[in-house]
Amino acid sequence: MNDKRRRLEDVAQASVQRAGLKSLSFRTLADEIGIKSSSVHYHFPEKSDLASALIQRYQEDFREQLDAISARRWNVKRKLAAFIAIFEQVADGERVCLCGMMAAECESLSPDNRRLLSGFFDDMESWIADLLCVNADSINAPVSTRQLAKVIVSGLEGALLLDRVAGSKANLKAQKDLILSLLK
Amino acid sequence: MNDKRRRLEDVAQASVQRAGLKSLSFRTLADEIGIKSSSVHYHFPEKSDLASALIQRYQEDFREQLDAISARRWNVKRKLAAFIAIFEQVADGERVCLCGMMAAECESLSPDNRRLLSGFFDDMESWIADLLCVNADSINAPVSTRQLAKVIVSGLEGALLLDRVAGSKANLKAQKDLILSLLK
DNA sequence: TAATTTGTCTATCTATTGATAGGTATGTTT
DNA sequence: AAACATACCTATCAATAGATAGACAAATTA
Repeated sequence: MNDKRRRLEDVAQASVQRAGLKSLSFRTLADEIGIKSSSVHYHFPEKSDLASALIQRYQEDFREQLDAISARRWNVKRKLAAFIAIFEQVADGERVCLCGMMAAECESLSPDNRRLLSGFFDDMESWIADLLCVNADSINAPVSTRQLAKVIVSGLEGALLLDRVAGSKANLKAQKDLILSLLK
Repeated sequence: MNDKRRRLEDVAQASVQRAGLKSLSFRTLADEIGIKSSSVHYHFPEKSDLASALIQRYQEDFREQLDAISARRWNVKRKLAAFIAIFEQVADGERVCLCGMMAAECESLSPDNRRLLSGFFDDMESWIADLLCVNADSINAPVSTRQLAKVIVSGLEGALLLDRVAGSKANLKAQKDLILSLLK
């Protein structure tokens, strides 16, 4: 069954979003879905293979959500709010972004996975930049759409991390308020 | 010698800022300064004691830099730029903020250390909020000084993490440009 | 001088980790 | 029917982790 593999990824993703990749052990992961650690190695020979799968899967999920927003006949500001809502959902689940977490663990990632990670942020940034440049003249800030996209992405990622420490959602809310205020 | 203890903290801090607390082992740490791991336990009985010491030390260092900026007879914008420059220095050393890194590892921290961490960000945020509210009417954004302070802190922390993945300083620069543009 | 504290050592324990070798049952393909 | 692939298993390895006990020398204090 390919179902087990997906369950493995589900549990692994939740674990990484909570405690990071370093804290995820093949045994704990196996226990949680009722198989043996060697069986996890069957699906993901090395830990880096599991990490790759998680990043790509997360990116595809994210991409689908972005496409869904793109398909809406909303104005830029509303689409941006919908984008931020993705992060709010993550915060509601008391998680952080999978890639935000892995960004912190960047040092111990394989070069391949570092590239995948970098690609995730680039993608997200490009989507926002494309969205913003539709009517770039309605932005209340003297920065390029690309720069603003970077500010939004890193701001939201940082807010998720800091809010979890404080046990609040104040950072995310502040980011949201400010970002939306930059659009007329 | 109390010098060894400080050398321990120096090396440990650098290690955490590079790879995180989880990746720091007592043995590796001991090796780097030429003692045995049991001697590290003499200074810091448990790993959480080392973590506490690192957070507090980092906060004190930070506080000193903030005080130095406060003492200057500069306008708000220039002081804010000086604040951001602290983060730029961290980025130049190819590090991330010690507390930003630990924020990602929040799940595996003791309640005490989570409180210390939370206090660090509160402090930083308060310093900015105090700075901004000196002339709050010169802020180009419809958000409170407290909120703006949150945006700045989480934005800079996130930028450090994401820039390290991309191997650039573009996120930090974007944050800087935007933040400074919010002040008249 | 005697007693104590400080800072290090050797040696070791237990737990956990990622990973591998090789076996087995089920199902699919040739 | 024979060969193979899939997906699990048992058993085990070597490495690494945090932590502790107890010995020792040097420095400090009584």
